[in-house]
Parts: sequence; C-alpha cells; structure tokens
Amino acid sequence: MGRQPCCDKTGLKRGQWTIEEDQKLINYIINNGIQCWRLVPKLAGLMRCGKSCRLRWTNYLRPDLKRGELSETEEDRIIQLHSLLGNRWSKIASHFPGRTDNEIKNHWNTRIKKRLKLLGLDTVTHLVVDNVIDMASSNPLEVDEEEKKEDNEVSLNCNGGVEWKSRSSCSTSFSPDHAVNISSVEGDSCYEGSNLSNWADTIDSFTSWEDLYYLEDVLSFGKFP
DNA sequence: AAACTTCCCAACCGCCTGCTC
DNA sequence: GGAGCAGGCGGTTGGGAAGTT
Repeated sequence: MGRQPCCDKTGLKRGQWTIEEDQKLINYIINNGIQCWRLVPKLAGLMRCGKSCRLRWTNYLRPDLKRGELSETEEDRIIQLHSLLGNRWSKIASHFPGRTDNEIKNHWNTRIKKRLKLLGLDTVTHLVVDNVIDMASSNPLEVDEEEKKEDNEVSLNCNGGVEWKSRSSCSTSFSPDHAVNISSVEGDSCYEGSNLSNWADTIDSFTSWEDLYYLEDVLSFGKFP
C-alpha cells in the first residue's frame, strides 16, 4: 500500500512552466502572500499542484534569488560545508543567501563531484581514494582508545575540510555519516565525548562563517581558544 | 548540416517532520 | 497518543542545450 499522493493529479499540468504561469504565480504571491500552498494554484488560476508552485517559487521566481554561476570561492565553501554536513543541501544552502538547495545540489552533482574525482578524492568522504579503500577494510570504532589519545590530531585538509588523523596515517573527514568518536581531540573542552551526530547538531546551530571558522580553530588547536 | 552523444538543471517523487485537532 | 495534513528535504529523472562526430 503506497502513500497517498500530495494531491489529485488528474487534470493537472506537469513539466516546464510557461511565462504566463510564472506571471500568474508571481502576481498572486505579490498580492496575497503565501498562506497555504495547497490553495495557491486554485486561487492563482493555475493547473498545478501546490507543491509544484512552492518549488517553482522557491527555486526560480523568488525575487531575492541570486542567479548566475557560483564563484570559485562559493564552490570551495560548498566543499568545506559538505565535508562537515554531508548531503544536507538545505543546511549548506542556508550559508549562501540567494542560492537554493536545488541549485547547490545540482552544482555538486554536475561540477564539484567531477572536480573532486579529478583530484583523486572520494566525493562522499573527501578522502584520497586509496585511503577510502583502506578505511573500508577497517572499523574505526575498533581503534585502541589509548592509541587515539596519544596520536590523534585534527587539522584542515587541502579542501578546507576538517581531517582527523591517527598514527596509522588513516585520516577521516568529518561527515555525519561517519560515527568516529573525537573525544581525545578536544581534551577538556565541552566537546569531550561527543560523536559526529552531536557535531552535526552543533554545526546546524551555526549561523555564520565566523562560527565555522571558530570550529576550525577549535579543531586545529585541540581546545577552545 | 544532420545525427548522435553528453551535459546540465528544472521539476518531480516519495519520505520525513512538525503542527494541529 | 495518534491521525491527518502541509511543508521541507534529498534523490532522481526528463528534456533541452551544447558539444562532437
């Protein structure tokens, strides 16, 4: 038994939006605002489902959207954020005013992935591909705790991402998908004992680049400045 | 110039979450 | 507490544009 569709799609138009449809949607939202997306197509005189209208507005028609190519600086920041947040596109997009999650996701899939592959880096972990193979054959949670305390260090990797290194020369970038305990890194800081799901929550609470740079400082020095 | 291939991105799908009753 | 609904999110797809043969 499948899930109920978001609306009755019979008689609804799909595919590319026309200029007339865009104009109707823009006019409606400018004059009435958005109360309930489900009602928008009906009230605006569109043969579309509410979800489609919402997507069209948020990804294309919104007046505050920044159009055009992403700069190299923006691209670098996306890579940096991806190493911290993984495929949480909306979280990543929230750091780029005027950019949408869809735009960043598309850019990642079509451009940045290629760029990382050319550099010989894994597009999920941001590690050098050889290291990914090494890591796949070992469980990071089985690493001896004492050894970690002695030998772990945290630094920024070549992409600006954060790396966790151990004596065995295996390095791990921070990604919510990798449950690596980093308590030995922060020493007596309040991050002690935290795992990466906590980190993801912490990063979620960041509202500016200063926050992220602060995190990088913490990780680089192994304690709070 | 035509046919074919590859690339890119807007749009869709379905699951998840949070809110209301 | 749980059912129903709407909005949000991430993965995927389809079609047009651009590039190549």
